Amino acid sequence: MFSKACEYAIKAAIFITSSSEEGERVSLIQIAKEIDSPEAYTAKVLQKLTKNNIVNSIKGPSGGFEIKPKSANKIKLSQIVTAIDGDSIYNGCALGFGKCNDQKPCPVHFQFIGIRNDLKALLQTTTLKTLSQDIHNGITFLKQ
Amino acid sequence: MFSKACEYAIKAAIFITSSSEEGERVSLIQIAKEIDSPEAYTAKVLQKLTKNNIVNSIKGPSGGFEIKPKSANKIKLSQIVTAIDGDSIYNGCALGFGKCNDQKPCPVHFQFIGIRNDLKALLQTTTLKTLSQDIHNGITFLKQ
DNA sequence: ATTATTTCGGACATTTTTGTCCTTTATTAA
DNA sequence: TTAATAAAGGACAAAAATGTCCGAAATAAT
Repeated sequence: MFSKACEYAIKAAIFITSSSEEGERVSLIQIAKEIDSPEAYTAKVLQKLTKNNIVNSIKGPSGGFEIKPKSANKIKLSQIVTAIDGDSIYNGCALGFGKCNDQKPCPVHFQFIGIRNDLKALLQTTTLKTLSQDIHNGITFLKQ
Repeated sequence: MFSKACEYAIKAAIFITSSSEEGERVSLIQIAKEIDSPEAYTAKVLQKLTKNNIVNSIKGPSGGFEIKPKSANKIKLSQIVTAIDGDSIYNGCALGFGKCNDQKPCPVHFQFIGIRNDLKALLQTTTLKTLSQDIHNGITFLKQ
């Protein structure tokens, strides 16, 4: 479904949001530990999120990553997914057609319309804040 | 969503089904041409489908691939997907947890339950016959 | 100013996926 | 029996994804 890079991005963004809500910046090392991911690779992913203005990065001592609570309320899962994997999961064709539509549909086009729309809606409505609250309330977890 | 190999597998299986319905075996060359895929790579994919008893292969002159109409009515998309990609698309966790369940859920577990179930149902109910009929009726297409 | 800290970013390594080539094996037909 | 045909399968090649290493740049504290 998602690439490894995207999985790390989602988890990292949720963790950063959680910490930022408590006024704490977090370092790469903390993030990688918390989401159980390879450090250097996670750094690359975070750089992409930074360039896409999803997370804020601060260099130097007492630096780290943060996502302002105000911002976390607006950031949707779709923004993270698009930044890392592109939009092909919910906009692309299930069988790889460059252009797949009602006029020239792939063999599973009509079957997948519903699922693709549901997935799109899910990603475009779920915010980082929501996901971060679930973590905070002990309803969900960042690692096994 | 699906790997390239799986995309080829699905398209190839549909084309073989269509041809078999008209009593015609098809060769690797015909398949690759019809679904617009690399020949040698498609051969590997077809070998997997053969080993999984999804398609029937016959060597030698007037050989080729076939799927008996009786069989096409029973073969579900899920069987093809599982044979090539495994079942992680509809059974696995969206964020890669080895075990992700209501007791120890990943951050997006509850959001994805519906989509995963819908996808599972779709794959487990859609048959090759159905997809082949849509091609035959000019409703869908195997290539752009 | 110097030092310590932390992200940035380039280069490289490994693994997986995708794709190719060529020989072997089975089968049919002449 | 021989030749032609078509899939099977091993070996290799290329590309993409994943992962690692290390020096550069920025920043804060001393």
